[in-house]
Formats: sequence, structure tokens, C-alpha cells
Amino acid sequence: MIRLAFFGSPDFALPALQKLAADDRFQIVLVVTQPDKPAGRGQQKQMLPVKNAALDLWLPVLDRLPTAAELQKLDIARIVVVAYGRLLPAELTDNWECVNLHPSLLPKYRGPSPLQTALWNGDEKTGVTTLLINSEMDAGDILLQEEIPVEQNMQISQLSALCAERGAALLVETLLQDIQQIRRPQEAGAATYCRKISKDDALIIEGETPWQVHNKVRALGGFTLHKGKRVKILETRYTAAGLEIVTVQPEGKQPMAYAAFCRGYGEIAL
RNA sequence: CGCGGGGUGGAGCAGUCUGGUAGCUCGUCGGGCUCAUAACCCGAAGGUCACAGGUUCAAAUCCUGUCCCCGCAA
Repeated sequence: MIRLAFFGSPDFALPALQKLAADDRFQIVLVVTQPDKPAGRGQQKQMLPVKNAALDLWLPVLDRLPTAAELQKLDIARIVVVAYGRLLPAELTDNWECVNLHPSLLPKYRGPSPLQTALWNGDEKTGVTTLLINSEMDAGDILLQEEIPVEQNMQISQLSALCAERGAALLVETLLQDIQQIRRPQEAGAATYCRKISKDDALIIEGETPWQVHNKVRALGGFTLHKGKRVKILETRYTAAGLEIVTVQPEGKQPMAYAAFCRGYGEIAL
């Protein structure tokens, strides 16, 4: 049984956590996650998805970074990192093999928003990569990689769920390999980076082509201003005929079909 | 106590400030026109105006309380 520490925070990390926890070739001896944050309407403190899931699985949870000394006592073989949310300190990466799951075809899209960026750019394929963590973000040696095709009308939620699932399987496979045997360095010159997404990126700008609008909507959840109100464009469909708005949500209102929206508010000019 | 919007026939909205017996664009049903239609014309059904209490001759509308939904932000 391979003893592991699992670092992760958001939904994307859940399939990996659950798969590893359910597999009796592995034993998760510690789950490390980000501390609870005030979130949502009302600013109540809320547990992050991984913390929640870990508690459900009766796994020990730590919501701060452990020191090397603390980890030493647990006698772990490896650290597994899936969307933890911050860089690991050198005292951890130097002393353990830290296996990270990254949802892109590295060295393409190093950084915090590979899935969104791939959709935003309208890429036809993306993928999942397992790699060793070093001191530079997403730049460590690649272990295993798998391509995933991206359909034209795929939404970020679907792509994310798909990559999380495939990634979890890839992670299991990786952890059973002889890591020193399969590691190969990234082609540094081919590296591209994606940046952190901000809410303003989702604003649909005048002059964008239908294809650009579509990609923005499915990647970031587009919004526009209509008669002074903010309107989210939740779903669009892109076909040979052009761009079709499917679902929309005005601020303070329930999501609604675009046809229904038009009855009350009039058509959106893009 | 983070900021804010909203709950009106099946859908989306107007009406609320300046109380006076419910309206618009659709949908549904019936009829008509047409070679035909998601087009056009005529007609019909369908609403406890979120809930409770209060003010008033009179409340969707003003006051108080409750429930529910949502946007921002983080």
C-alpha cells in the first residue's frame, strides 16, 4: 500500500481524491486543503469541496500547510497535488516526489487557468498531464499525458468534469509507475502560459466575432449589459448557421430561455 | 450583521412613487382566411397580484413582519 498525502481544494480535485481513497493500493494518510473562507451571499464561512469530501471519507484533514517535520512522522511515499491553490514550499518539494495533475497538454498552458484558456481560444483538443513539481510553476518533468478532444459546443463545466475524471485515472496510473523511469523534461521553449481569469474577462466586447463570443461564453460565462442591467449569457450554440443564444440570466432573475427573455426585455445586441 | 435586485393568469414583463374593481408581448384552446404556414384576422379560457397582519370607504399599490428566488462581491 502506497502511503500518500493529498493536496487539493476545489471541485476539480474531487474525482482524484475519491478514486485514490477507494483504491486499496493506496492509503491517503493526510488531506491538505485551503482554510475555510467567507463565501457566497451573506459571507458565511464555507468549507472547500475537498475538505468536505475528505471529512465524508473519514480522512484526516489539515487546512494549512504542514511542515516537513510533520509530514516526516507520517511516513508518506509521495505527495499528490491536484489544484491545491498555491505553490508548495521547497522543504516539501525537495524531500518528496510531488506528483501534480495539470489539465493541459504541457508545456502548453502553464498557469492557473488552462481549461478556461483552452476553451476561450477555441482549441480543438486539450488534455491532462501528470508531472513532478519543481520550484517553477508547472515546469517540472512530465510523467504521463493524455489528449482529450474538445467538442465545439462543450461548456467549461463539462470539460472540467471530464478532465477531472480522466486526470484521476491518469494519476492512479502514474503513481503505480516507476517515476524516475518515466520522467522526461518539458520542452521549455514550447511553453505557453495562461493567466488568472478576472470577472471582467467575461464581458462581451463589441466587435467580437460570433466564434469569439461563443468561446468566451462557454469558457468564462459571458455577460453583457442590456438596458443598464447585467445579463449573463449562460449558454450559446455555435453551428454552421451561426451563433444562437440559448440560455440567459438577467441580474436578480432566474435563468431563462433566450426566447422568453426577449418577450420581456427585447433582443440583445451583440 | 458585505452590497443589491426580485416574487402579478402557462412563459417573460408593465402597473407600485402620484391607492380606485389587472395590462402588454407570447403561449394554450376554438373559429376564420390561405395551396400552405411558426404568417394574418376574430373570439375564449386562465390570476389567492408570494404569505400574514395593519392603515383606508377602497390596497398589486402605503406601513409592519415572515417565507422563497437571484445578481454582485469574496
